[in-house]
Amino acid sequence: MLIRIDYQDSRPIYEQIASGFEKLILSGVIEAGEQMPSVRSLAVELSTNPNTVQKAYSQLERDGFIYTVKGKGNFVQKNIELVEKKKQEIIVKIRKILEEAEEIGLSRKELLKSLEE
Amino acid sequence: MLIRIDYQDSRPIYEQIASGFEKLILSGVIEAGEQMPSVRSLAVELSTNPNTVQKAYSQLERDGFIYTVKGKGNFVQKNIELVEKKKQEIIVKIRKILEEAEEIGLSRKELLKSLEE
Amino acid sequence: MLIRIDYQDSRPIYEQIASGFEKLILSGVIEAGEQMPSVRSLAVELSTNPNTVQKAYSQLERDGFIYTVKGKGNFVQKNIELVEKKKQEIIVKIRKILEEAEEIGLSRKELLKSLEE
Amino acid sequence: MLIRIDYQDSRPIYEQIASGFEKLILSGVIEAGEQMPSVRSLAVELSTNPNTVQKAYSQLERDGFIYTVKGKGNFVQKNIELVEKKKQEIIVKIRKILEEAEEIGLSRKELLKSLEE
DNA sequence: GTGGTCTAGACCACA
DNA sequence: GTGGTCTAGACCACA
Repeated sequence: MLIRIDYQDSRPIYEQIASGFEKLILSGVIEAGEQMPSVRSLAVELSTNPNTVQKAYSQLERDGFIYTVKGKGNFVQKNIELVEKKKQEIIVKIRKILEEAEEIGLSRKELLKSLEE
Repeated sequence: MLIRIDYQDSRPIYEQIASGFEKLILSGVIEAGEQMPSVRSLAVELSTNPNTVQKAYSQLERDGFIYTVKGKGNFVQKNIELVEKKKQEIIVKIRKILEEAEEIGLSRKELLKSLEE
Repeated sequence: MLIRIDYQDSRPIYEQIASGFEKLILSGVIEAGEQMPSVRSLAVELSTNPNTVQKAYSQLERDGFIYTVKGKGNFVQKNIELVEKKKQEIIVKIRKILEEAEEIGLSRKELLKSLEE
Repeated sequence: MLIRIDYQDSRPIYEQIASGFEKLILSGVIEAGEQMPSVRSLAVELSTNPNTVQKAYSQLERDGFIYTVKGKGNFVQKNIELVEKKKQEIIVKIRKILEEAEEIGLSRKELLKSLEE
């Protein structure tokens, strides 16, 4: 069972499933070309609603992590650029936080220093 | 008009109001002891419902930014520790992102380097 | 200035005034027969609304701490039983808390022990 | 019907609901992991408004008694530390009362003795 | 079905 | 006037 749902987590279940697979794909645990578990089997495995799994898969497809072959299933995208793209996303995300910190008078330099420790 | 609601923003209105004031207080635009706009006047100004403003103010009070004097209004808390507390929150937030980045093979060092540029 | 209003205090202002005088009377700082400050002068002194002071005085009268002489003012009641009465009130108050504690499985004995330390 | 609203009670309805469940959870009547009644069903049962129940549940969540799973419902938190935390709160509450009693000349020792009877 | 947010409007305590 | 609570009812995201 590669994915685990944390009911204490405030994020919706579909979000947890999607980000769980995102990590597995980006870290290489699931390899390009590999078939994803079927929507129904995963729903059973996670004791959740098929609609929820479907929503997670749609999001993964939209974000370029998987692709659908009608009648066959979902497959992991071979996309070496995914990690690079994610890296840029992370940088943007942190930059935004740092900018907000500067607006309230916290120096970016100082924050970055605290992060290195 | 110090606060502006962005209807494109996915965050709820009360959240936008609360975080807007949080910034204004932390940056010193609104000073300690100053009176907040009344629930009703702000609701009119933002074309929103008094209950929504009320919810924002309750959250600000719970988080130590303002306090209520019954029958008089809401006032900005004098709390020099608020900025330090916020700083810690920001550091924790970024640390969490960096940890997740490491799980997918992105080196923390490299990310921090990119942020300095 | 015997009474001080704490605006950070969540209790309403009239309540703070009343309980402030209650303490002063019970501890003997203000003696039986002494005249209370006039409603208006106290309102000025505390920078508050005369209605608020009036409400505090009404409550003090209702609870037997002061009495009103029309055209003359308010006077502290000579009532040696006030302290005894207050003591009973305090005991009842703590008993109620202890009972509620027992309902959730906290032994009264144990709590009282913690209090002695 | 585990919860009952007392309209004579000066506490707001949402507060009565929240503290009612607090007791039920702390005493173990409602067990960890159990699902709370839905916001709507409880509102009907208590003949009150869903918003009022919602407010009570938000407070219970903020205080660590329950957690929300989006689209599923609210569940009782498994937190063995809740009773210990409540115990500390009770002790602080009584200590404060005892201190106030001392200010008006009532000996703490004597009060504690009266409570043992 | 389940919770979360919001509106429109009322009523109350307090200053 | 100021905040706090509540009702009735709507709409949305999520499962």
